[in-house]
Amino acid sequence: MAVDDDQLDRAFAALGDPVRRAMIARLSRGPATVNELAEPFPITKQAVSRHIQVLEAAGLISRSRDGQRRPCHLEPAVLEALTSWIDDYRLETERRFRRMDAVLRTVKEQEK
Amino acid sequence: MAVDDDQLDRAFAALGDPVRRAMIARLSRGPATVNELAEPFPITKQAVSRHIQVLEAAGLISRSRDGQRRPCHLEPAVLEALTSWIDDYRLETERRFRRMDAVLRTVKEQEK
DNA sequence: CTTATATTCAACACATCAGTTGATCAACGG
DNA sequence: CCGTTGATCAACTGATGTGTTGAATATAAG
Repeated sequence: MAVDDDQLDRAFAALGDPVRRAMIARLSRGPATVNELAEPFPITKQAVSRHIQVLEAAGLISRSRDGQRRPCHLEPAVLEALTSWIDDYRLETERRFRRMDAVLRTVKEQEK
Repeated sequence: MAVDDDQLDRAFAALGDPVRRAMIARLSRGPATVNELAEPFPITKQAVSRHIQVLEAAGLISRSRDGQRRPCHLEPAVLEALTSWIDDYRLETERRFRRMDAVLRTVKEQEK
């Protein structure tokens, strides 16, 4: 899964909105149409439609065709790319913290 | 690590910018001041200062005091909250896919 | 054919964001 | 004390984002 910088931009930014995160949560339980996704929110269908376009442009979802419906499906691949981006730096930081702690303990030992 | 919806908003949105992601990458290797963080970017120190404020408001970094410097430190806790949010839905989706595959295989068996 | 339903497009308002320049503040060093 | 450095604040600009309403498109159903 090659994910370039622009795609990370779009995917992280897409998740920076509570409506879109709620849509992701809903879609993790199965596909849903625009109307179904719109139901929980006090905004127009048009606004929901654009949120969906944002998620699709970010590669977080895909869409199929079922008559006049356009069901949305969650695509886990980009989500996986996000966690692996985050974990690269989180784990590096935690390793560094552990090294620092080790050094501090060594210094304390020597002070005794 | 209790992370509310607003904090997820701020943290995901903060990572939706390549400058801020590069800062996170830099900080994973150790603390840095505003000037050090600004060095790789063709933007003013003021702009960098505001990116840092965004990261701090998101809880992704913290700052200390060293004379006139204000070193930034990466805080892995919120990063960890982001990966666990993502993985909740990513893993649920992948489990669902596997269940669907199993059903499809069963149907094919019965067709024989 | 006609009407209803699902979705999208277009144009607009309003808010937020990322950048700039210029001024300000606080700590350091001679 | 005074100039320098690190960092921030304030005000402004242009771009982007999120929402609206109204019109358009396409499929479904009577």
